Amino acid sequence: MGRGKIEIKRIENSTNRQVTFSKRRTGVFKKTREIGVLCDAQVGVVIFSSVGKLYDYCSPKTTLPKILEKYQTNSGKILWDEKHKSLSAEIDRVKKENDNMQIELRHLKGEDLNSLQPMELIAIEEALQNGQTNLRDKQMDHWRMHRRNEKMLEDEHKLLAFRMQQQDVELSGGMRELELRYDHARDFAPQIPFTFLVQPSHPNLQEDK
Amino acid sequence: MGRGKIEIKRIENSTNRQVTFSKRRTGVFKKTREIGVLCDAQVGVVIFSSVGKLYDYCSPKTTLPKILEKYQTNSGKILWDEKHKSLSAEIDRVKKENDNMQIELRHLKGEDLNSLQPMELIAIEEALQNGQTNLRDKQMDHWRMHRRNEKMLEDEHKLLAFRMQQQDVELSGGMRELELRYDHARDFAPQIPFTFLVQPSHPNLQEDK
DNA sequence: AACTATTTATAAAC
DNA sequence: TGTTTATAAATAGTT
Repeated sequence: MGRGKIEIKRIENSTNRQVTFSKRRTGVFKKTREIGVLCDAQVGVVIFSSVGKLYDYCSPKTTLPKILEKYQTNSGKILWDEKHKSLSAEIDRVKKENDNMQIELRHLKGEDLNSLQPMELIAIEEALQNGQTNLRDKQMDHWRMHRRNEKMLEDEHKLLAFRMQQQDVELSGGMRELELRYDHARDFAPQIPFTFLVQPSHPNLQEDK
Repeated sequence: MGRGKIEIKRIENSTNRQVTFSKRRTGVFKKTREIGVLCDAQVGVVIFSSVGKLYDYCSPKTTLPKILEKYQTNSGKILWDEKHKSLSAEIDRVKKENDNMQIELRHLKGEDLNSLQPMELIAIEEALQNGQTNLRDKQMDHWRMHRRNEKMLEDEHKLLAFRMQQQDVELSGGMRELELRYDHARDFAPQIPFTFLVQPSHPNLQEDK
């Protein structure tokens, strides 16, 4: 279709090839658009020129990714790239790890033990025993710390009580003096500013943070 | 191009549409093949008919996956974005599950307990206790079964011993008789076929299988 | 699926 | 690249 018939083989003249590519590319896209419209089909075309330039066409109302997704499910061919494979492998790996831990957890909780041999049961028993030992140590630590805090609070309480008593004594002494003054010079009663600053002296001994 | 000109819009007559699809599909693939050969281009085409049937074409010397890989890097469009996202999400989900189990396992083994509150320690203690109870039950089952097997083997052993003794007695009785016969009629010693079939009478009582 | 009148695509030339 | 034009190719309607 043209001034002369041509053989379908690579056009050696580079300029000619480029021109033909341009014209035929337009033609191909026109045809694909037409078959899409006329026949209600979904079409996706990807063309790379001989110099590696990309041209693509896709039916309206859809996208190349959608078409290719559909292609994949429909053809069963695996289009996905290496990244997909590695992601899938990763999932499998982690899931397997998951399963193993699941089983171990169940065993430690005393579930699904029926299929195990006595030796395996003993191993689990040892693990439990070990866990309990470690746990008890930790609880002991907690308890000791708790006791220490209690002791410190108690000491502090005693100290505070002692100080209060002392101040009481001083205050009542002062009051007595005041009464005397009052008796002797009723009009010269002085202002005595007295402030108690009661604060925990070790505020970070509380358990929580 | 045909007996009459047609408007490029959806062909309503279903049969007609199907026929046109078939003809034009051939045409499109022919055109793509030609541009590929003439212009040394790489072409990939995917067509879905209105009833969802898949047709595809790809230049020789390559594959659709390769073309699409190239398309992806060249266009910057991520064809598999959705798939990637869902796979990545799946990985995250499973890994999180993994981490949680990892932590639970460590706790049950008495590790990484420092950050825990006393209440949490108590929960773990209970879990361990529970596991141990279940485990001990199971071990008790094993032990009981073992005892029972032992008992049975013992009984069997006794029975066998008893039978052996009995046979011994019979045998020696026979021998004595034989000796007597031999004394009285030395030339008529009879052949006494005697076979001991010693087999476990309960072969499936062994513990392993 | 084959035929064919006609439209359409395009090779060559500019 | 774009236009022109002669001609090959594609195909709509028909059988």
